[in-house]
Amino acid sequence: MVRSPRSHSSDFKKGPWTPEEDEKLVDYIKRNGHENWKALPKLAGLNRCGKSCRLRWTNYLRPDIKRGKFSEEEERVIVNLHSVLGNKWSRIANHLPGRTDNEIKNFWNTHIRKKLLQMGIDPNTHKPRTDLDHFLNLSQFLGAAQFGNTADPLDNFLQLQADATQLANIQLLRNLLQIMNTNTLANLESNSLLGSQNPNLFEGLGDGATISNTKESFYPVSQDLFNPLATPQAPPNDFQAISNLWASYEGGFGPEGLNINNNSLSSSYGTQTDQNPLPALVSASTSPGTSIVNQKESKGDPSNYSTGTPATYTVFEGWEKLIDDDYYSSYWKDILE
DNA sequence: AACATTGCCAACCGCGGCGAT
DNA sequence: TATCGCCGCGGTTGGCAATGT
Repeated sequence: MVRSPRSHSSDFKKGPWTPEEDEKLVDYIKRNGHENWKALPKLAGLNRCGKSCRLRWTNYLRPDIKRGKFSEEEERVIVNLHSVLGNKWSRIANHLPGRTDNEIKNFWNTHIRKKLLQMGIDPNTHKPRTDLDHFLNLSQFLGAAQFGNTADPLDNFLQLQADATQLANIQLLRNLLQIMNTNTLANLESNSLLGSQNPNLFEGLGDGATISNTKESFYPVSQDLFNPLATPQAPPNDFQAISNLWASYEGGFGPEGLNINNNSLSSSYGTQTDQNPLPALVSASTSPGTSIVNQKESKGDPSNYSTGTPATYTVFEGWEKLIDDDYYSSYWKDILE
């Protein structure tokens, strides 16, 4: 449909609203309502287009708007709803009385999105990020290592070692993320959170909503998500909640959790999976332990996840240890030496 | 103190849905 | 059925404030 531009051709005032304009708009709507936004500004004595008036009213002047910081509960609801609905801000706003879609959208883009990214969760898919490549400009990385940029050979050596360590850790992260991605989905499906056993899972929406990408969601979904008054099943702090969710998924890695021993960590990074483009930096022979087997082969067979080594810990503990400088620096030092 | 950078959010823009004609 | 025009939505931008250098 071809439509002539409206806002461009007009000489309506744009930009921030003045208190006087606000007052005129509020007064008019209080007295007459807002049945016709196009006609409203003229009747209200405003030199604004109807669209501008509508936005000002719905996003700022409406009496039922709740101002101020988002509560942790609201934040949690937003995260969960977004994992199901995506960027449907108006739909999300419907479940947060007093909040506008614009406000929620801004809050998402300025706060939640960043937090999720910092946690290694893709804010679009709500799954652990696997695009770690963007953290790492490999050509830059390897180029610097190959040619060196300092005069001191020892500096070059140390730099190379540091680079190799970082690459190794990224490699490990990638493997962990791949495992978590597949097993998280498998767990969701096996628990009928997404399966056909509960086809009315999203009844709470009540508006015939199309639920898209539910199988891409990283969080468990329940009807409570759509009832802001429901007793939260997760702690009020969303990060704590997400942490707990991660922990809750440990069961998905097998009845006893996914066990990874220290040696398997090095082995997994030394023996390449077919999806991993990074070169093996250290020979697998340096890691006598059993690797984290390819999940495609071992899915559904928990025995494949473990080598039975006494010193075992879950993938999440492994993650924590990876992040812990003291731990991984000494660990990788051993390997690289 | 001055300037630069970053964060935040209100407002705008353009598109699609949908009812009216 | 085709077209028009209003409305709502999601993405983007501009400007102010806060923070850093």
